Amino acid sequence: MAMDKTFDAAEAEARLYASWLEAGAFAAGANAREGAEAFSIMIPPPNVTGSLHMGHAFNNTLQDILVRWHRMRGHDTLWQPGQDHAGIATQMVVERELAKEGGQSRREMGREAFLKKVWEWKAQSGGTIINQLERLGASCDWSRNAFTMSGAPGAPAGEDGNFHDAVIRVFVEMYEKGLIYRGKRLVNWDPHFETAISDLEVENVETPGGMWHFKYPLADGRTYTYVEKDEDGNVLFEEERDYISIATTRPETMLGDGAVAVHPSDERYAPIVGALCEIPVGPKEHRRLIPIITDEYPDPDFGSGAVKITGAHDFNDYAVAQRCDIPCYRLMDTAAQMRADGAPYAEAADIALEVAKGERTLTQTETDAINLVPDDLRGLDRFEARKRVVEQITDEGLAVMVPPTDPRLGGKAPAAPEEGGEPRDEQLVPLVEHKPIMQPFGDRSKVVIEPMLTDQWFVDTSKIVGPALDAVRDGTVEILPERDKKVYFHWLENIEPWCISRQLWWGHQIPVWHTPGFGEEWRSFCAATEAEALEQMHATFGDDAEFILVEDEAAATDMLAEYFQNATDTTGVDQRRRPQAIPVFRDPDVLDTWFSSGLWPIGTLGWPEDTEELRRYFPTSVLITGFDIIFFWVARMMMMQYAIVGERPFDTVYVHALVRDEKGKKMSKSLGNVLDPIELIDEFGADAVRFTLSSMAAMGRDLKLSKDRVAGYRNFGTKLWNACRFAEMNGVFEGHSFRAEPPSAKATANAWIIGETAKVREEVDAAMSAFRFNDAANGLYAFVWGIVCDWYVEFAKPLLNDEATAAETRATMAWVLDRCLLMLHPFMPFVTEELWGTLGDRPKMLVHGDWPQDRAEACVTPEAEREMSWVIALIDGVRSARAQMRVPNGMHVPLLVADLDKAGRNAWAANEALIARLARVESLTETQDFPKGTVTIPVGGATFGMPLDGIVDVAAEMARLEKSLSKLQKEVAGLEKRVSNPKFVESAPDDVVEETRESLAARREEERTLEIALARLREIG
RNA sequence: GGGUGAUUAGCUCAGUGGUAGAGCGCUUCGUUCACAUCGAAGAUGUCAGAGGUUCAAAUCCUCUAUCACCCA
Repeated sequence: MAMDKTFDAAEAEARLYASWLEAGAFAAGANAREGAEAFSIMIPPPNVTGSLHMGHAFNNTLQDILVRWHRMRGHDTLWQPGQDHAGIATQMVVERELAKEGGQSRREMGREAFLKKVWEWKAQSGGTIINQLERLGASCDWSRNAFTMSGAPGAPAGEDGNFHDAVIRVFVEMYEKGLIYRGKRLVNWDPHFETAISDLEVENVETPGGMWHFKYPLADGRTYTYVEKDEDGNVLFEEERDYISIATTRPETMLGDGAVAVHPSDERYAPIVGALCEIPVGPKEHRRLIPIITDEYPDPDFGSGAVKITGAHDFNDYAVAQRCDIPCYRLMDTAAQMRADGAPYAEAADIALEVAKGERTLTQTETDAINLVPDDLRGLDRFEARKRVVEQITDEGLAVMVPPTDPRLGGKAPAAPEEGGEPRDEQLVPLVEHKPIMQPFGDRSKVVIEPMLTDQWFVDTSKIVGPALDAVRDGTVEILPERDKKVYFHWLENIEPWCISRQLWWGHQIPVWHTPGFGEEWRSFCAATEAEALEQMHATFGDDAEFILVEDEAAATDMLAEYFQNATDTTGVDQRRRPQAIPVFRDPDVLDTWFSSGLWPIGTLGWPEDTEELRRYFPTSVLITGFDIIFFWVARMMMMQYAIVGERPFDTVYVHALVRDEKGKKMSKSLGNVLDPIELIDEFGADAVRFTLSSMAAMGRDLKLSKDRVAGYRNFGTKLWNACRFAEMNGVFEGHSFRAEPPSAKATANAWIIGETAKVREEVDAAMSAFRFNDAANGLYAFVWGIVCDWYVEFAKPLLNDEATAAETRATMAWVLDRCLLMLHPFMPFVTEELWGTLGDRPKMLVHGDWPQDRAEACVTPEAEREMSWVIALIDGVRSARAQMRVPNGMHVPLLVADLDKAGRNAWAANEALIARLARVESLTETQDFPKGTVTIPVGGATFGMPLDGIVDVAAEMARLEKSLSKLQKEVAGLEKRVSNPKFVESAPDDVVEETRESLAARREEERTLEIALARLREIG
């Protein structure tokens, strides 16, 4: 059966993948030798909402290459697949679906019904990315596919699994060990999703903004002398002031100011430190007063040097407020609208004033209950509120005013009257600097993040970071490339508490139940199950206590209020005032998705059960991941695995870079420069896409991907296909059976290619061991195309036609091509598997082929190597001379040779047929006298000549030779300089000196040949 | 502001101290029975710049310039 001219990827890929699946070829331990070492990789779980993008394609190609390589080597291999439940992303997608359908919204349908919808959605759409990974050829053990929400309450049949239990168990353990705590802290709040997010989920983007300058009048009409001095203490400026000037990018937060801070060394404000000043906004009759304090935070050289402190809406301010005991007044609700709850402004402002004057202190809860938003601003969006605040202050004349020419205004300064401009308006304008400011955005929602004071759960990362740092420091865990270790260290050495609670519904609900407490706050009970939590409650409240599970905090509060009709503090329950039935509610929050992903290595292997898989495959061998989740995931897996099982999650982390478009831009939907891997696979085949990515995978460098490149590697597949097709047509595989050892070969070309094959096998293994995927891929490319196809197949043609060499050549070619298929299989699994099956009867599929172990030492025949390089040099020389002398392609020419040495004589004799064929030579004649019009071709150990009487252009030939000669002379001069330098001979290693001398000798010989030839041409000319 | 990296052929990039490379593109030639998704031949470099270390530097060190990314 004749093979087609090309490989039909579109037809073959699905068929081949199905046959791998059918054979169970990817199952854990498949193709493992007895007692083989284990090799395991955990897939970085893609979002269940996700679809395959180039980053995934790259990441999973690299994993698949490693996995297939190890599997073929007979290792006990596991590639563990799975998906991440992706809390925010999934909730967002499902909510969007609901909106599209026009039915009930999430809140309308309630938590339980909504979660049911999510599971339905997951069943329907969650498999997308798995199918796409299959298109890529990923050889995951799909029977073990894991999901970070498997086994959660409400999970439908088929979604059972251990992951939920593992997550809950870890939370409880960490809680009991004191590694998890709850507290009111300033967190990044996403007003769109109305949840806290971690600092890693915030993107800081420079956006156009403004810096407003306002006057905060001093209380009671106080004044002071404001003095600006230069570095030498000379007075630059001096005036009497009744205010302190403040710059802010967020005027709407002024309403929640608790103080104004200046640097302790700032002499300008020293006279008024400790005084009260007035927030210049809000109803005039209830202006709030706040103290002027000192703190190290304000930079005296920035703006006015004075900073307003709004502890509840800025991270820096929060730190100052903590240090200086300044109250933090929350101004916004969960949607980042100005609060509309609580008492009217007048009452709230009165309380705040008493606090500022030190006449009253508030608990945190009391502070949080105070709404300092003036009545007219309540319920407004924060950006609308900003506009109003600015207007109100400006109208009242409390904006800092400057001439319109002030450079800080940023606009074009109007031309001065003397330069022909309009006469200057004496009117001053408010000082607003329009300039780019860094703004935090939610990485999912793309809305401006609001720092918000809320109750959240945190992992006390400082307590678990130690082993994660040590393991990398002492080499227990290797991070490649080296550079990323620094990134890892830098982040972990400056680790912040990790906010793990999210105000979402889709996720692992925190296993904590709250009852009324003994003090002000709710009392928390953490346990894996409700029953265990109740046991703990009984232990605390007494066996006779009766608990009633209610929906949420509000329900519990209401219930308590009924018991204590007149109590103002309904949470303040103690033994004496214990109600008949104690309300209990479960913490509504869910855990950060990354908390569950943090357990991926053990969770997917069955932990907390002591499973066989856990014993075999943990710690895992390699983690392959993108640099963008070193913090999100790698560092947290390290911390959590050590905290929970006291063991490293993996031996090696290979961090790869980003796939960009051909211009180096990040691929993004909004830029429209996204290359869809599936479309590329459709067009060029999965093998081409995979090979492209691996050949570009130089460690630590971004990939700039272009379609041309993919097309090039598709052509490579075709080239391989056709080499095999040639072999098949020549009966190379008839009766062939796979052989581990190379066949014995007498013909030099055969002996030579066997050695070359072994050399490349060593190169590939070395490259793979060092995670140098590009070196492995490019080495194979150069070998298969540049050596096997360009030379060996051509050499083989005359050998196959010769009875004497035909049999061994067939055997050799079959062996070499088998080797090519084996070694290329991890990179190009489809075309190689197809060829493997087409070309012969095989005991097993290539996916389980035995990875070669040929050693160059055993396979290389040095004489064959020397002889074939001589032959190649001769053919190259003749071809080059022919092309430059414009000898017609089809013409066979006679060849002359002078001074042919013994090695050359043997080489010619052994390879005459193939030289004649490839160089189009019709005869060889030995002579010392090249006739007029002969082109000279210097080859080591001989001078060849091509008599082209009448054809050759003497001038052209001289030019050709002179060009070679001058290049050669430059090299000779350089080498001579080195060899004649005694210091070089002294200091350089012997083999380098020796090599240099040999090289010099060879070049000198060639130089002489060229000189003689030139001299002869000159005589003629 | 702090950190990390990059700068090599027209383009995209390899190259961990020992004769500057690959792919693509380009030019010329080619319908030889594996392959035109191909073959043969060819052109193209102040290895960003300036100093330094070394027998020897694209490679190591210092500075400068430009760009990119990460963290504030």
